[in-house]
Amino acid sequence: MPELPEVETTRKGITPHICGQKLTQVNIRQPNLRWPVSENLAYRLQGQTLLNIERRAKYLLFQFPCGYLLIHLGMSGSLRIVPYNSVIAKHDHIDICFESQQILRYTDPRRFGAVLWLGTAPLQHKLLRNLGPEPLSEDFNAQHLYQYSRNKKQAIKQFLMDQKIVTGVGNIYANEALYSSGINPKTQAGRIAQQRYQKLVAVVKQVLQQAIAEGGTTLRDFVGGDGKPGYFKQQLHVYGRGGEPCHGCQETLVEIRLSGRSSVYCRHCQR
DNA sequence: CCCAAGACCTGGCGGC
DNA sequence: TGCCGCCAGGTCTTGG
Repeated sequence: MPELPEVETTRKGITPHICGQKLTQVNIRQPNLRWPVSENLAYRLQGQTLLNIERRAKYLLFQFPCGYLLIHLGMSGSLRIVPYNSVIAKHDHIDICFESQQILRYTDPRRFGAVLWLGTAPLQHKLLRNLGPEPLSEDFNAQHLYQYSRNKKQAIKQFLMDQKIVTGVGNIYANEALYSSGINPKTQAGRIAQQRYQKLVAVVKQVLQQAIAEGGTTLRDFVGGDGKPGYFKQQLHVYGRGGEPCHGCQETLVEIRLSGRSSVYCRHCQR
């Protein structure tokens, strides 16, 4: 489900409700996520104060005095703040309860997400060690993309979605960024000039920032920590619009598959 | 090493 | 209405 803007929206939504609060209990109703959820979480975290919630790529890192808890939302995961007496629905797999009578509730129908204890050196963990730069940082720039793309035959769309190259960009925003920068998603990454990467970098940053400002993209059921949907869907130019007219030239948008992911683009505007 | 396909899951939708 | 196949915001693992 969530790409960087949705994860960031979630982080912003839940932070004011639970940061600084003492954790009282962890209830694991369904431990079978992407990897089994440790049964010891409650024992480890009971009485610990949640110090901060950070984001790296699409991962959320919950900082406690004794270490970090990692949460990834996979394709269909979400985190919400609910009151103690809240009814438990199907797929509400984990509750993290706080002294303030509030619960951080992890819901995930497809169970592709992850809840993992990382200890005190989170960035050394296998999942975080080899990630590329944050897209909204200065380390993500045209030179970086140009340099890493040389001799790559991979399509630019897959290159852009490779978290080792740059983090946070998933299928929606890759489609959108390539449209707005006028690049055909099938173009080999290694054949794109530095100047075009300049444009692509600027557009990626802009699209992600706008999406964050709108609270992310809600396609079916994404909600931020406060339960509200994201409104960026109204600004999508190509994602989910195969067969419909291009917003720029009115030509029919084409839908193809690249590495199993649906890719929509305009033959006229993207070359 | 590089890249594509497969795997992991559930649910919603369109077609018959 | 009911069943079937296909599709979905991610990413690790496998195999060519």
